[in-house]
Amino acid sequence: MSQEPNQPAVELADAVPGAPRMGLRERKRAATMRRLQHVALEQFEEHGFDKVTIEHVAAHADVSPSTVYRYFGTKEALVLKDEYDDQLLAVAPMLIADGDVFGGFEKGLRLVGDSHLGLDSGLTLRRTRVWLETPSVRAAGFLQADQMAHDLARIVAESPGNDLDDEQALSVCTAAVMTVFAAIENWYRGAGGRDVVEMTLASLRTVRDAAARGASGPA
Amino acid sequence: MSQEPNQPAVELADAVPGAPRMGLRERKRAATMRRLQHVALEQFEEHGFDKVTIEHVAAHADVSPSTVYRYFGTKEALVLKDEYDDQLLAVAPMLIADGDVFGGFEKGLRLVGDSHLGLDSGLTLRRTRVWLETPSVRAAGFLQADQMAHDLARIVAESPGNDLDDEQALSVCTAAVMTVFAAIENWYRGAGGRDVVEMTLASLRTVRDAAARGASGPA
DNA sequence: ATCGTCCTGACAGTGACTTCCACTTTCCAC
DNA sequence: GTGGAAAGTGGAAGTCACTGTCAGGACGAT
Repeated sequence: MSQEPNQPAVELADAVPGAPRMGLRERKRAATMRRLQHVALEQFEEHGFDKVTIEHVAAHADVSPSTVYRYFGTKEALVLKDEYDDQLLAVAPMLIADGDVFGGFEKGLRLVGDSHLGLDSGLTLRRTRVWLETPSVRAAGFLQADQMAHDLARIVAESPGNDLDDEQALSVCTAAVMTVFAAIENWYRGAGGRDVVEMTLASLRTVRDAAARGASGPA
Repeated sequence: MSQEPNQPAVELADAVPGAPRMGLRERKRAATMRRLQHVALEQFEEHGFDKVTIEHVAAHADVSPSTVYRYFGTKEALVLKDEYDDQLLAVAPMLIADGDVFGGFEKGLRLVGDSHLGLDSGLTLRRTRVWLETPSVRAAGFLQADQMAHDLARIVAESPGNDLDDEQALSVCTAAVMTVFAAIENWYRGAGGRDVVEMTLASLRTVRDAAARGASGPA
């Protein structure tokens, strides 16, 4: 609890004209979640994920353990939860319209990645450390990626200019999403020295090229 | 504990001339593990993974809970543990020699898949049900697949006729392994009506074709 | 101010998993 | 065979993630 840089620079409701002003309740909730996640990450980095108990985190954030579970559900979610996935999912439909899943993926990544990952690479790296190196968090991360693959597959399968059925869409989306996972791991192993988005694009291109050997040819 | 069809048709040591005859200790151990896994799966199918406690499984298999943990480490491993992965890993080096990871994957799958999955598809399907539909088991399965991807990536990167570096190898292997995961899910959702190996090969081909659009071209 | 609604903290419980120890079984000379 | 070393087994005690419940307090509309 050394520092509390948790005030958002701009209140969401002030920035988005259409949104109804958040009540005190919602603002408190958002603040508590931010504080919890911040405290938790700090503790995880310092003592290791497994050594830190929920009770510990709760005490440091001045809430009860019950509240932690109400907000995050699992200990792993304290590390994994963010708005990144929803963003990618939101822009997905318009990107895959032409039937090129991998291509749409690259476009979407450029779009979301630049706005999200470019800024706080220091924090992101430390967070990624806990994510990739703690087995239980890593496992939960895969579950999340898996869910994302399923959501994308549904979007792809329902996309008009698309020639993949449900099963094929799942295969392709799983491959693409997990390639991103591998790319992030590569980025992390390189101590975050290079650009995440660029590395992810490179990974996707690598898989494309590797897969192209012996493919039936461009459809 | 309704049935105990757990005697192997042929003792391993009898079938493999080179192997030293297993001592009583090892034979007991193997038998107990088989019994435990059988009982556990039976209980999981009947009552659901989450409703069955380790204590329950241990009691039904006539061992103490301690022994279950000594043998399997986690509850999930009771579902996931098998010799399949090691087999695939064992044949991997000779298949990827030509630098075509996806192609080598298809060959390896045909090799191992036929011998392993062709026979007991009924049991495999019920086991897959627990695997895919229980979140914690599913997560552990991803961790296992992830480990496999890393092992394969190392093999690929060290393979002589290969032009991928460590990072590229990880990306490609992750994509390939997770594609298999998706294929198994597709197979399961189809109630196991079609051939697993064929469906997996089809998935790999689908990913190849999808990836080939916009690829830099066959190397 | 006030009343219904939502949220919080406290409590009690379950069960996975770990660690440790006394006891038994298997193995291996001899 | 037999005795001692090595390995395995069961049991007990403990930690901690996670769940469900419930009374009291804070919030929001009136």
